[in-house]
This record gives sequence, C-alpha cells and structure tokens, in this order.
Amino acid sequence: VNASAMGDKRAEEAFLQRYDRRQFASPLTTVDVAIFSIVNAELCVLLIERSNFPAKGQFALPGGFIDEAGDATLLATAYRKLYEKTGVTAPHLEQVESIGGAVRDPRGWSVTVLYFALIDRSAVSEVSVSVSPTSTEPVLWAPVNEAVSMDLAFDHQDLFRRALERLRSKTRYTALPLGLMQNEFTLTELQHVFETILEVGLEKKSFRRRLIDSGAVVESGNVQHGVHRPAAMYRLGNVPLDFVFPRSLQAIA
Amino acid sequence: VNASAMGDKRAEEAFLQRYDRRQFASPLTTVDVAIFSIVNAELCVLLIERSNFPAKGQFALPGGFIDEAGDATLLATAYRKLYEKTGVTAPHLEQVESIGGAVRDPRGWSVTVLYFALIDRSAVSEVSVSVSPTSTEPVLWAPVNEAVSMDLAFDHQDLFRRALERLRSKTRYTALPLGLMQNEFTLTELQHVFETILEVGLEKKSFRRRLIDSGAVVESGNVQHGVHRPAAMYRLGNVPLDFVFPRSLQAIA
DNA sequence: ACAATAGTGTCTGTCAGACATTATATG
DNA sequence: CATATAATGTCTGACAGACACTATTGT
Repeated sequence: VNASAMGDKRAEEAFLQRYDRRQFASPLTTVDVAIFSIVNAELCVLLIERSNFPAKGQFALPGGFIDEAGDATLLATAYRKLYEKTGVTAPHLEQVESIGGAVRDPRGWSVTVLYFALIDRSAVSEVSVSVSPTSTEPVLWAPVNEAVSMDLAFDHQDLFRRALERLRSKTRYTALPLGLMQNEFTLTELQHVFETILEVGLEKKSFRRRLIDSGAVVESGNVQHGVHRPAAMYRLGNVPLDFVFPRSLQAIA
Repeated sequence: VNASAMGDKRAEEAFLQRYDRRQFASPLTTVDVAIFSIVNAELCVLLIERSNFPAKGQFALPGGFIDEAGDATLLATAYRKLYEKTGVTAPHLEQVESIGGAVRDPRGWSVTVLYFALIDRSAVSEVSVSVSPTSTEPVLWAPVNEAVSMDLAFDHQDLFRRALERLRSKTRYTALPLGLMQNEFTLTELQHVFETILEVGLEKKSFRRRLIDSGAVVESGNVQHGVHRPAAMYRLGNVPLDFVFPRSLQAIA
C-alpha cells in the first residue's frame, strides 16, 4: 500500500511535469473594481477611459488581468488595481461576485471577479477629471446617477449596477458607509452619506441610536462649529465595518 | 469625427483579428459546487473521488473546467456539474464566492468560482456510496461533520467550509433550507432540518409563526399520520427561497 | 386513560419609527 | 432674542423568545 502511494506520488509528479496549461483553453480571467467615494456630497464611482483596444476610448471600471508573478491571490490583484488608480492602500474592499460568459468580451469566453471598494476622497477637492498617480489614463469620478446611464465598455454597466446594488443593500443593515468617511465626522454628515447612498430619508433619532449604541462610532471629543449649535465629532468605533445590525433601516414616511 | 469613429471601429476589428488568447497567461479557471442534501436526517455534502491526476484518489467537490462551447455562462457550468453528478435539474443554486491564488492548484495560478446547491435527496434511501448517473466516479454523501475533518483535494476543505458557512448564515435569516425538502413536509420535519444545519435548537412557536405568517409555507391540506396526533403537511408558498425575514433566528436557551 | 407529538395563547424583551421637545451655538 | 441646527425623551409597533397550555391521534 505504501509502495502504491509512492507510485501514485511519482505518477502525479510526472503528470505535472508533462502538464502544459497552454494546451487547454481557459477563459480570460480578470478582476474589476467599482471604487466608490463621496465627492461634493454625491456618491461617485471611479471610471477610467480605456486607452487600448478593445473598447478603446470608452469608460470602464478599473480592472485587468491577474499578474501571476506578482499577485498571490485575487484579493491582491484587487488591491493592486485600486492602488494603481487611486494611491489608496487601506480601504474597505470586498468581493461582490463573479460574472462570466461567452459573449461579454469580444476576445472570447471571459470571467471577471468583481470587487467594490470604499475610500475617503473628501480631502481631494477637484471634481471630475484628474490624472491617476501611476497611469496616464483619464480618470472620471462619475456620480452614480449619471453612471447608470453611461455607455460603459463591455458589460461594465451591469457590473457597476451590481456593485452599487450590493453597497445599497449592505447600507441597510451594516455600517459600511463609514468606509467613505474621513477620520472625524459629525453624525449629521454620516446620515447624509447613508441617505445619499440609499436615496431615501432616514429618521434622525433611530439613526444616531443604532450607531452610537452599537459602538460603531465613538465621540472624538472635538466639535464642529457651524453657523449654530456645534456638532459633536465622531470617529470609527472598535467594530468591523460590516457589523450587522439586528434590523434593517427603513425610509421615513 | 464620424470618420474617426469608423477608423476606430476598423482598428478594433483588426486588433481582435490579430488577438491570440494563447499568448497571454490566464489562470486556470474552474467552477466547483458544494451540493447539500439531507440524508437520513443528516446534512450531507456530495463528494467525488477523483479518478485523474492531479489529486487522484482524493475526494473533492464536484467541479471542473468551463466548456467554452457548451456553457453560455458560469451559472450554466454550475448547473451542468450539478446535473452530471446528481441528475437534478431545478435545485436552488447560488454563487458563494471566487477563490484564486498562485498555490491552490499544483498546475499553477488558478481561480475557482464556488457555488452551493440544495437538493431534495430524501427519496433516495441508500446511504454513502453510489454511482452517479453519468459518470463512473465513486460518489460519497458525507455528513458535513465528517467532511470538515476529511483530507480533501486541493483547497476543497476550505471551499467546503465556506459554502457550509454561507448556508448556515443564510439559514438564520432566510427560508433557504426549504430547498432541501420534498414536495410536502410537516413543520416539525422542517424545523429539524433547520436545527440540523444550525446545530442549535429552535423555539417551536417562533419558528412556525415566522414561516406561516411570511407565506414561505402553506398547508397542503394533507396530514401525516404518525404514532400520535397527525401533523398538517405543508408545501412551498409563493415566496422566493431567499426571502429575508426582518430578524434572525437565535438558539433557544 | 395514557403517551406522545401537534399546535396555540399570551407575556416579555429588543429595537426601529414617529415626533415633539429641549439644548446651544451665531448673528 | 431669533433662528437654525444638534441632540434627546418617550411612545408605539413589529416581531422573536419563553413557556405554559390545549388538541388529537394510536394503543
């Protein structure tokens, strides 16, 4: 039995030695990332204008091929794409789903692993077009309500909608939008972000109660002075961003 | 501008004509399916014994390469794998996530798109080993509590655990386990299935209330006669299996 | 009648919505 | 002081858990 196991092991080694991946058709496999941020109080998604064929000149979600030498895992590819386009290194980044089929890319059967990221871009003031830190492709922060009707490359319109829907869905029962905030923020600002994502109004008391009582946010001790009563500033509590509340938020009447 | 667009279109066609996918390394991409069913009142997962290298002789989740000619989408590949191993055509089937990396398969950088399926196998009585309808690979329905400590091929132990965790998670706030039931069943049977999956006891009244009041199940009109008071039989209501209840189930004290 | 399982009545606890009220800045 | 926004008090309602109770069969 031991000899047989040894034989199997040697046979497997021989099999792998002879194995040539190029003999087998494998779908094109890519990673795409929908990067969300709040720009001028609007929820925006990062789009890049493709500088190469196919779909040259069209806007698309950042993404591309896996670097088999440099990327240890799919998540590493997603982090790399995010960093290449934004310079951001520690965002909230999560997988949405994979979409694959025969006709979604003119180059053939393809699979994309879709991620979404949340980053704080409120420190950057210029809107719309800017140039990314490590590439010269034109970059566009498109408000999501405009992006839904843009003619994006490949099936990226569909990918974008799926990522947005996932963000909206999780915003109802987690504290995920905290990933879009700066270090310190007021609860009114945070509520506006939730409302921007969900496109509905939320009840102030319930909103504050669930965020404070859950420990998702804690007072920083500072206050923001506006035209009137100063607002307490908060920062992230010691709770994971995708902490699940016992019930979902509803729109107010 | 129109002429330029025409030029771009012709240039894109030329690009695609010249494009040869084999020039570019693309990860091995596969679809794996964790197929769950209740066998003898236990939650089991379908494993097949691999008859080819690599990992020959080890048990693995059913799965394999995409048939680029025959499968229109990833979901089609998953349905095909399920059908090949079980003959089942209309199960609950949903994507869990994709796992990819450089070292998970000895053949090189690989990605697998993981699905899980729920099927009703209670009509089939023989346990353990049987032969699948369309292949001669040995098939094993392994109780999940045994499967978690089996030495599965590749990273399938990890994949299996992720699929199981997803099933457990959704069982707390949806009616997903209905996908494991026969046409008609009693609420006590259904509760046992929930309890088997969650490995905790549930409170009878709350359980019945949420399933009946939500419309997830409706009385079929038949009764099951046992040793004592007959039990009303139910069937699926007109509610999607992944209908989300307002709150999660908890274990009883 | 008894055993055993099916099924219900009803109280409590938790947490979100409603909405009126109080608090505290600036001009 | 007026006004605008911040923040709270407190009632209601939905829904899950607890648990005792009643119902209906076979033996």
